[in-house]
Amino acid sequence: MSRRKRNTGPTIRDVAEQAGVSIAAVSYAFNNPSRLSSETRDRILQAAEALGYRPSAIAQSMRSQRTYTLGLILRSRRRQLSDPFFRLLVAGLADQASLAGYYLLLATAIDEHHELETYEDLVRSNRVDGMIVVDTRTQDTRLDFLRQAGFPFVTFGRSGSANGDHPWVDVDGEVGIRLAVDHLVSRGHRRIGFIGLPTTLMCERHRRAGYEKALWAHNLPMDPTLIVEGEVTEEGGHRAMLRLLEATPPPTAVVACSDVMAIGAINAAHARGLHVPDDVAVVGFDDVPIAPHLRPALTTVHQPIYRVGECVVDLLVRTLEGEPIENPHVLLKPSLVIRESA
Amino acid sequence: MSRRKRNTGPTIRDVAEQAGVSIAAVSYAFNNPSRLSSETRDRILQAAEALGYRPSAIAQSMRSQRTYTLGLILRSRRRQLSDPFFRLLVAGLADQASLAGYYLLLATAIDEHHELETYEDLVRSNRVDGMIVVDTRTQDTRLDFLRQAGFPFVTFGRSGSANGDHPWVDVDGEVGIRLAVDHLVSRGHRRIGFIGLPTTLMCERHRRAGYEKALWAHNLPMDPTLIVEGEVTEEGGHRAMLRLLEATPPPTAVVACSDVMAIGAINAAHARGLHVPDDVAVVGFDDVPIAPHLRPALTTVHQPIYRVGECVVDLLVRTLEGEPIENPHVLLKPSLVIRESA
DNA sequence: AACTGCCTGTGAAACGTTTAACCTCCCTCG
DNA sequence: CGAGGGAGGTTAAACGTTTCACAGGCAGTT
Repeated sequence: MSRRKRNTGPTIRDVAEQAGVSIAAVSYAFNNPSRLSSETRDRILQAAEALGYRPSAIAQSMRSQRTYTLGLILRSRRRQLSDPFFRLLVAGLADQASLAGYYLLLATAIDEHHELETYEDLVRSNRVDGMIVVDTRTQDTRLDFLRQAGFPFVTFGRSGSANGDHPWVDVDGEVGIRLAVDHLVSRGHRRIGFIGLPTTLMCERHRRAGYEKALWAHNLPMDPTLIVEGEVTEEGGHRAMLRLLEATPPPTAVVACSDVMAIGAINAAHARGLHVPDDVAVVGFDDVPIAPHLRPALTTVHQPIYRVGECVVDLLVRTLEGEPIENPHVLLKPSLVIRESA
Repeated sequence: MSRRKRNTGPTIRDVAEQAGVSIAAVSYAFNNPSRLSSETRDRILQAAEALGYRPSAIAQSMRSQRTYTLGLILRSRRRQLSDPFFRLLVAGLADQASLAGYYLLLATAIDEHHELETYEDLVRSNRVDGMIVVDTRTQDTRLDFLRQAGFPFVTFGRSGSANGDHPWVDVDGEVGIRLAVDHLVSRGHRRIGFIGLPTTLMCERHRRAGYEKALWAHNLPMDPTLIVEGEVTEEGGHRAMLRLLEATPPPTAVVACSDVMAIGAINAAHARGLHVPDDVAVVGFDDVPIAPHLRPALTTVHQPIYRVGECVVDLLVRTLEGEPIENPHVLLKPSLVIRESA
């Protein structure tokens, strides 16, 4: 437990000494070069180079009260979104952050009971300049906290409560499901099942609305036995599909709100001796990287997830830099990718 | 571009004032409670609570020269490891870090040409206490840099160069492939193909060795036309399989060094009208979460990837805390999960 | 009564930057 | 020739902690 100090590298003082100038001069050499004569500046930069000096980000943060770091909190273990999704989202976030000169700080909430505590820690300890919140919920205490603390944040997903609107990025789930249902109807399907996400998630609300409106638009009856929800896992999709197949008559097509659930649904159909798509068609949602390589290749609603990551960071960074934001609400359009499963 | 300061919360000074004590007393109240009388301590803690005070991590880092942050650098966009893998690794890393009171700082190298630069930035700017390096390579300049800079780091994967050994965690790829080949041989296969990873990766070296030793142990001939390598993608596996099937006679079984490649290989076999596993058996490597739900369900070598994350962080944190490390080299055992594809 | 030591509190330095304010030349211009 | 001003440098304060050194009071011990 000795918690020894890091053997720190050269400081601004070392460079100053080496170059025979004051530390202020060194600082200017980096941040305001024109302030110095070219000879002094070169001498300083040369000394810095020789010593391998780089300003301490900590000290800079201390002075400027800015960390150039964005916070992202995950729920431990439990999948936040479907797995392959996550990689792409993080890639989008991190790439855009890098581009803007920011870093990403990752934390996990030990258990979901302590989730809010983790947010408080990160925010109050001044470790990050802004927060990224993914996977918004209908009653979202995280958002309430951040709002009340006056802390900058951007969400992936719209917020449930209307009060105090914040910047967000979302993919239009209503349109996405609508595309799926339209396609199925155009192929002659009249009984279309719906495998939804947990109702605590905001995106479920929009997708469900998309489903209902689509049925209505096509003059199809709404049958409650054709609507089930489940966990966002293969098993969840599997169970949901089994329940749907018990309906009388069973659906000839099913829309699942996530690709992993769609995979489970397809497996469940197979287990019942049904062929996909001939006996029952299945459409997924997400377009995870593996989707084209499944058998049958998954017909699914594509989410531009990398782009979402980029937009979220872009919005957050602009907020932090005090730039005016023309449009704080970005609603990206999904698209239907037709493959074999429907 | 106004880069305004954050409106910071209450500082230690505010609390001191509120409680009518010196700032030193406030600090003691948190870090060395027995140093104070219980009345004063309670008064201070109460004041702190009332103000919503939390010590600034930045200021603490400034003083202690410790950030309690671990760095992780990804290659932009390009998959670092196969996708579903990544989520589990990050979960292991982040969870264990959380448990030890550390955070994870994520950065991406804009392009791989600037990869080393990103390492230098992170390390020299004092932003992190230690680095996590995944996916070690045979000639690894990242490791050379960290070693030479005297910066603490732990790798996932062994190092190529013998000089200066560092703590690492790895999964025994040699044993893993050995398990796969043993299983195939026990099912009567005599011509077994090998789909390898890019040779720049250290893990490829071990897996290849496992393949060769296994053949030798079973008195099977080594046929160079049965060994191909490819990119770690479905397409890479697809192409590799097509090449293998051109061998005369073609292999009756194939070991792929990653699950996504195995999926590609299976699809390629299907495209050639071959049935898996009857015409050609396929074994993967990784045991990604989706593996059991594929058709055919993937027989594969399981890597305890979450555990790897935990171990890496554990090792790194102990190094940073100056604890003696009994065994700095952790070699985890993989296991074969037999499903349908072989 | 004086010394010792503990208990509880305060003062101040230090961590490494940035930047406002200031100081000194030296040049220019009325 | 003196005032004004820019160019090029330095000094010092400030950011928010932690912790060492010190001080006063009080109790117990010679």
